[in-house]
Amino acid sequence: MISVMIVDDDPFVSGSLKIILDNEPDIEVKAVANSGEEAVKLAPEVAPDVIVMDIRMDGMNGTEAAQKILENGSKAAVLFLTTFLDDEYINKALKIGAMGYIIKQDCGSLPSSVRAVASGQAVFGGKVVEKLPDLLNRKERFDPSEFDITPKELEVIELVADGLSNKEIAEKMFLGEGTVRNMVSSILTKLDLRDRTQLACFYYQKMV
Amino acid sequence: MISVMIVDDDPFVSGSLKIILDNEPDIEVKAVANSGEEAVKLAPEVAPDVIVMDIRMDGMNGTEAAQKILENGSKAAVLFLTTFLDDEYINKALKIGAMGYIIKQDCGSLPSSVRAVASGQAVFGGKVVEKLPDLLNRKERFDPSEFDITPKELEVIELVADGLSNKEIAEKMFLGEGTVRNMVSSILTKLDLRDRTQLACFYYQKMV
DNA sequence: TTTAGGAGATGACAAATGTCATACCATTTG
DNA sequence: CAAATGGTATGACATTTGTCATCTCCTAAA
Repeated sequence: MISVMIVDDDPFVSGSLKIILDNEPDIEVKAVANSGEEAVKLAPEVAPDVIVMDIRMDGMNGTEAAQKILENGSKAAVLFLTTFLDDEYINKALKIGAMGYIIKQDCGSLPSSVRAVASGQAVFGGKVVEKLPDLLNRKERFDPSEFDITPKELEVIELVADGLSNKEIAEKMFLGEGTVRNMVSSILTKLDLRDRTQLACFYYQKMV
Repeated sequence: MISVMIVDDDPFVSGSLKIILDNEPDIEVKAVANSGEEAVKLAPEVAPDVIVMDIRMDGMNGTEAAQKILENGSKAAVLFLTTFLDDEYINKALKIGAMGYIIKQDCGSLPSSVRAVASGQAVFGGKVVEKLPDLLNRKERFDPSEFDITPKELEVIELVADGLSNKEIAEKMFLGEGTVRNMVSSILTKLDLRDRTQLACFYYQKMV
């Protein structure tokens, strides 16, 4: 039997969820909290296997509440329920170790999601997964040819982003230090940046 | 009724999986393929809801086969089964739009995972999810307290990594420019770095 | 062949940066 | 109360950095 706690600040939603889940023979809703704060309070005594929680709530939001609950030693698998696809929330949810993030709309799959989460698997709404690779692999957003960056300049950029000084870059590329300085200068102009530190930032934010 | 195709080049494994899944009342194993190539051939005629596929196979491996199958217009949800936790595979699986990636060991949860996947949710083994944040944003590998970095210094680090000059940081933090310079200097000493550019690199490589 | 243009280099210069010694002041601590 | 402490600030200094004008080669195009 899987014990569940539901957390949603909309009583209608939490009520509906309770009905849906209680209808399953192997799932039991042990508690319903109407706010993040209440959830934090209830979690230790209820000790549910799974917490189904709305991520957007007034007061303490879902991720904050979940973090608190997990910090307090709960072993519950947290399954976030959300109306929106918000990168920030997804990100945060993953970071604090949530076991699921699904869209309210397809709550028909809620029971099977709860079961999967309870058995240690992580569940994400299909739309959520589509976003993952974007977040994972945010390379190639920058096209060097767009800015007339030559291959040699690209090499310089990489070395700058490795923390090398002009002199070190010069040695590594068999050039004069002054030349490197000129190249850096020209790169900065092309990319509309001010100094090598900004160039390194640009590299990590746009190129890697 | 959920129709499933199993793909594994080890007949023992695919046989076991078939038994496990056929044992479920709402799941039916429609086909078993013993190689990636065979899976690609069978997929169109079988048209399963879910494909349970080993990711490491001789010849055409799991991701390649899945990619081919999906390119051919199959609407199957692909659920990868794997013995290992390989970053590269996880990455690739996500990229080609797999709906699941779970570890063979906990095949007890296979039926509920199949159901969740069939209903449009994505499923990942718990261990897999633990890796996601690492891949997503590899933060927290750095513990500021390890190096006596104060909160204020942390703020400076972030501003440096945003490409601000000392003067700009000073304005933003209501400090004197010289003070900021001293703080940067002390940060550099603590982290054993040479200049602000290296600090920005450090930030993006270890902290973000 | 002549020429235009690119890559590399120089030197000069101002600005920014990093280091250091020192000082001020409000706290905590003895 | 006095001393130690931590945060903030200065000034001086050496280096590094970014910009510019200019120069030399070398090559490819006219």
